[in-house]
Amino acid sequence: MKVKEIATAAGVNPDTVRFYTREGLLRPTRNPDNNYQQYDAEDLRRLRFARKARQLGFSLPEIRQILEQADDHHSPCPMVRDVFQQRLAEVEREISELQKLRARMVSALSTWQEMPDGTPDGHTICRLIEHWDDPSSSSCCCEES
Amino acid sequence: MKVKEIATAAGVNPDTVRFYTREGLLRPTRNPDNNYQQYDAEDLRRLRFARKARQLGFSLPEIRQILEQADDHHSPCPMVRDVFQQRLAEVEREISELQKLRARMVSALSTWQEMPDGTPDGHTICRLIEHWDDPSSSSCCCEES
DNA sequence: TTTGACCTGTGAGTTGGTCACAGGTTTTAG
DNA sequence: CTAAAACCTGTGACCAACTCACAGGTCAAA
Repeated sequence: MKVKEIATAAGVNPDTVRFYTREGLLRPTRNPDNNYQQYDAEDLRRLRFARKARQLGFSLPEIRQILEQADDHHSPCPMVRDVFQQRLAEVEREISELQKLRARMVSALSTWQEMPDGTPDGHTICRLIEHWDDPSSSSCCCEES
Repeated sequence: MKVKEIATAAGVNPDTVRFYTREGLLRPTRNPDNNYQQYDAEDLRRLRFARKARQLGFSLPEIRQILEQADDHHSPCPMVRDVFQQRLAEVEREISELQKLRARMVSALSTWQEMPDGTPDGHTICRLIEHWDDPSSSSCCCEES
């Protein structure tokens, strides 16, 4: 298979295929006649695998590591389970961060309903934002190690 | 104020101050003696404003635009309200995306509890991921314009 | 006077691709 | 058979919002 063929088969941009190849996730051979990359069914499997893993939040280095373990005939599954747990925790953290942000935004919006638009007077840029209370900056501190 | 002073006053990295200055958000004067940047109270206001706006999800170009409007003595508030609404919608979309991802991850985890770790056999890299059902790739289609 | 802390500008690194460019190859149509 | 379209190649820039490193200049205190 040539670049565009494998890309189409996996539903990705040909440039993504080239990129993954540069990154060592795919290992095509070369056609000596024209120097084109030649991908096989195994590469397609790796590419599809990589895409699924990306959707699950794995990073490219992690995916490369998984593929390398599989190449060495070691089961990558224990590592996958491990990284996956971390990713899940991370996703949950992101969700709660975003929910906090959302709550702050909603409350800001309701506050703003009562505030008039002001013309900048040299002391104030936009009261809407300047008078917004940031809970994290006031009493957050102490990155002590 | 010199770079480190204003940075400390606003609780940011001095490099962020330099970066914002390069980006045109801050407009310090120069000390002709030593070519140092000189920031004043107005810059500090702008910097604090920019940080608050960043936490609310505004991009640097948006913030620059707001500041420019204020410099021109136009109230940036209508624009702020507008961009803010969009950002809120975006945050809500991100939240629901992440929640969907989380649901998929949790269900994958419970499925995996019953699956053994397999050794790669040339057909399978990691069943955990390969047998993960991706709801978005199966029947998604049709970016018709 | 000599440290050490600060300043300057520039450039690279982060993540995961995407796009542009210039030149070579292959396929398709006329 | 030929010409154009579609593909291939590698290299390098670009996105966001910083952060860090480097080399050389300035300034304060000991």
